[in-house]
Amino acid sequence: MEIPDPHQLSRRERQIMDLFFQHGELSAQAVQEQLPDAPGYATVRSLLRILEEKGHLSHSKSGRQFIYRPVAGVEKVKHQRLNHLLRTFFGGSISEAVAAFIQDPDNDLRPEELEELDKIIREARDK
Amino acid sequence: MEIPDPHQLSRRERQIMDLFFQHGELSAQAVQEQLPDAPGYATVRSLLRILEEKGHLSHSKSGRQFIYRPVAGVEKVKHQRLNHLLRTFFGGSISEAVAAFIQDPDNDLRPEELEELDKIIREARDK
DNA sequence: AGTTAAGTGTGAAAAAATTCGCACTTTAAT
DNA sequence: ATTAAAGTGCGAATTTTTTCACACTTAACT
Repeated sequence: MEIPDPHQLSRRERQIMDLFFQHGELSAQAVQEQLPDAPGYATVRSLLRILEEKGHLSHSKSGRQFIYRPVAGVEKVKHQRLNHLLRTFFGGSISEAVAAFIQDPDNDLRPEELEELDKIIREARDK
Repeated sequence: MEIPDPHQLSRRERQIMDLFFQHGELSAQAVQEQLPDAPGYATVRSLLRILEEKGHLSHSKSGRQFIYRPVAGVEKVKHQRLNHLLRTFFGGSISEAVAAFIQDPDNDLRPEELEELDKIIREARDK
């Protein structure tokens, strides 16, 4: 199965897929509720159907409604998107991204996060 | 001055803006060359003009051609996009993102990057 | 100053995305 | 086994994006 290129997604498709990456699985209703500038319910269902036709989503039944979930390995998409962001804004460097995050005054970095980071880096070093 | 919302960008507009965030400034020709599934030159110029009308780009002349550059503070967009990615894929956690990056076998992490990370974290801790 | 090559702007066609109305189907509860 | 509520699927209208042809303008070079 081909990996859906996030760059080929339209605006709405991207918004919707991002919801799925964040939450795992969702009903049409849940998607509608969380979509910015939410369109009508019928519209959301159409979009979900289209996304399924294109192979980005699959669904199963739960009671009387459909529950959709992403098809592509989320792990793969994660790495794709992270790498794209790093290339686009941070010259491909993860450390620059971390620096930017830490310096952003809008983020209140919890001390545990720093501990966690430290741990991850130590482990990576020991190889 | 209105602040254009980057999340409202269409597929092509997004692709183009990402090129600008990566490179700073570009001619129409350069944009065309780097655009995936590049359309005709006339098309690229139209898109650039539209992006300028919407307030995302500005241009100046260099010789006989226009050089475009992003208007919005790149820093701001950087933070926005980083935070969106973290929320969407990493539960908002920078350390999870770093872990994912390190574990991605496609990335050959240079040792200097680890040093850099370590330095950044140390500095952040000392506050 | 005239010519030309390289660029730009406009307007409109073609394609794609977005939207929803309405008829059909299914579930759950009488 | 009827009914009503909640869903789904289809098809088509609307809007937006994407595309480019062609006329116009400008800079560089004779």
